[in-house]
Amino acid sequence: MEIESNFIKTIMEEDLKNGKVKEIVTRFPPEPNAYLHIGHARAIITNFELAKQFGGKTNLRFDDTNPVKEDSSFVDAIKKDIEWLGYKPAKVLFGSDYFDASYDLAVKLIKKGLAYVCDLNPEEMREYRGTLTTPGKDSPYRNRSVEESYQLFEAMKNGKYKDGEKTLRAKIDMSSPNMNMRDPVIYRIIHIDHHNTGNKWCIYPMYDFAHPLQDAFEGVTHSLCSLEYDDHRVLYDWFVEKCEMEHVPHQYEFGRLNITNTIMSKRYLKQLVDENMVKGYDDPRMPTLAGLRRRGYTKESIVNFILSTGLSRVNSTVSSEMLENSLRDDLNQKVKRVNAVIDPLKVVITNYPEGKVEWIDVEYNPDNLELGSRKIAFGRYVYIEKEDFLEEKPNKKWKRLSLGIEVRLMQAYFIKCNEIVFNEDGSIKELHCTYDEKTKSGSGFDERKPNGNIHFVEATTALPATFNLLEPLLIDSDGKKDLFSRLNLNSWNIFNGFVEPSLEKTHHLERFQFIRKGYFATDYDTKDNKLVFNRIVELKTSFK
RNA sequence: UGGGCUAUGGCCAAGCGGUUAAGGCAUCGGACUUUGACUCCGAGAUCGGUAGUUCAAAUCUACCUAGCCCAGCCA
Repeated sequence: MEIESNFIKTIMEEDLKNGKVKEIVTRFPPEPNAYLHIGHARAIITNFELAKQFGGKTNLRFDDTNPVKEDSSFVDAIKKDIEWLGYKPAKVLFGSDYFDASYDLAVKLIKKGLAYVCDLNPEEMREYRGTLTTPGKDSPYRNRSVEESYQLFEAMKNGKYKDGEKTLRAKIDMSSPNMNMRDPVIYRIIHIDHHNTGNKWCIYPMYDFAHPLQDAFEGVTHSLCSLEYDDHRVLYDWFVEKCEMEHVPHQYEFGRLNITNTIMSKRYLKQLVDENMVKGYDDPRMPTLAGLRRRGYTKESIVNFILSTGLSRVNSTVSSEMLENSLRDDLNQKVKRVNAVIDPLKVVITNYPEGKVEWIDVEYNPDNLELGSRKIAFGRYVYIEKEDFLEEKPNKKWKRLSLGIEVRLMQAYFIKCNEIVFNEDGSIKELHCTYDEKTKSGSGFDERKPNGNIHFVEATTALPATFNLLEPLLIDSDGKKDLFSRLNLNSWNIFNGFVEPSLEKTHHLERFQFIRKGYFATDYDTKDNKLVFNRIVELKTSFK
């Protein structure tokens, strides 16, 4: 799958064609302060795929200019997620790699009279900044001499001041209608150890200053970011120009990706983890890449999903069905289709000999013969799904088992239900059925049509298994209620049932289609004698 | 109320002055079917509104409307 036409691809094509750039260089710049989620996947995939399609390259650059928020524990998780998606960065870099260079450029701006040290405290600075509709006022320190600002900045660097005591600001225009241009802070004092540079620095550059310079140092041609940076672009260009960067990168903004019923905010994700509403960042219900991976989503399904949603300058909310579709689409041909009974109901085939079990050879996937075949068992005792039986056939559309009704156990025989055995509490204990030897699958029997086909597992050879049926963490609402009141308290449903014996030696993250039940993946919790499967998505159904 | 951005079927999204306005998801019909799956057919928009420019506009212009973003020493 390739990226189809979008405005950034068009820009790149033109830039290449008219010689504006010789090669496409992009970068993915996560801040190492959180796990990546499916929303980030759009940025990752867009950056890497676009560069790849034009024979260019993409760097991974950790944007670590704020040591109070960042830490290296996220670095490895982020690397792993990107690698999982199948991308290899041309280089792995850190914003902190450029602290020296960035400091020199700050000095350069001071020397050019384009930056000054400001003594305003945060409250004062806010007052001086003005509002959206009223212009700001010049800082009283704005006209400090170049030499004084330089000395002060040196002193800032050398730890002479406490956090917040002074800042270095760009001298631009306090009356600009664009708030970003009202003398933005470009360096602030933070006395905290940095995960990479330790205590070497106590001043750190701001994003708006650091980012364009990093892009320029790396030769990034197309610096892609989200829409909210649109009105930072003029500042981005200002820094590149005033710092006289040799290479001139350009910023382009695209819309963020949201998915229906999905929490996509760092804050809520963190809160879910911190308050134990989920089992960690890799909880299979989480929209993090780690969560989706554990749930069983394939990287192909993620990449195809992102590519199929396209890209534009609109913040979009895509239906979660689209993600699910891309998983089904990916796994349909790829994966073994096997039998699992999630919510078992015991059936006794009264006319089948006690103690006899026959084995039937069945293809793993009729649409992909390369997957081979295995033997499935049939015998006197089998399990079917509870939901595949109703005492009385409710209507003509009911294509499952009922009293007096005959269905086919897929790949085996027709069975007819003759008797329901009840428990004392009135619930169904088991079904007594008879099978018809003539109806064996593959025999060509066509004298009668069964009332549908249901799946089953032979009871004496079945393997017990646990099934996690996961639902969205968020319940639909009219959008008025806050996220936590929309939390789905029944998002993790556990069922204990059985799978066919061929699954005995499954491994973590092996995917299957459990016939008629959906796509499942073997969970990390699976041990030698304990099988656990997560349902990735259900099968589509037109059953109404 | 200042500035920026956006507006194509239910949800995404192509389209860049002349096409019967791509495609995907969803939906609704129908065919096929040992998964109510898959697959296959078929159905649906005149492009936020108005007024212009033009032989011709979703594509250009103006105005209007609606939504999103910006007043961190966050990114």
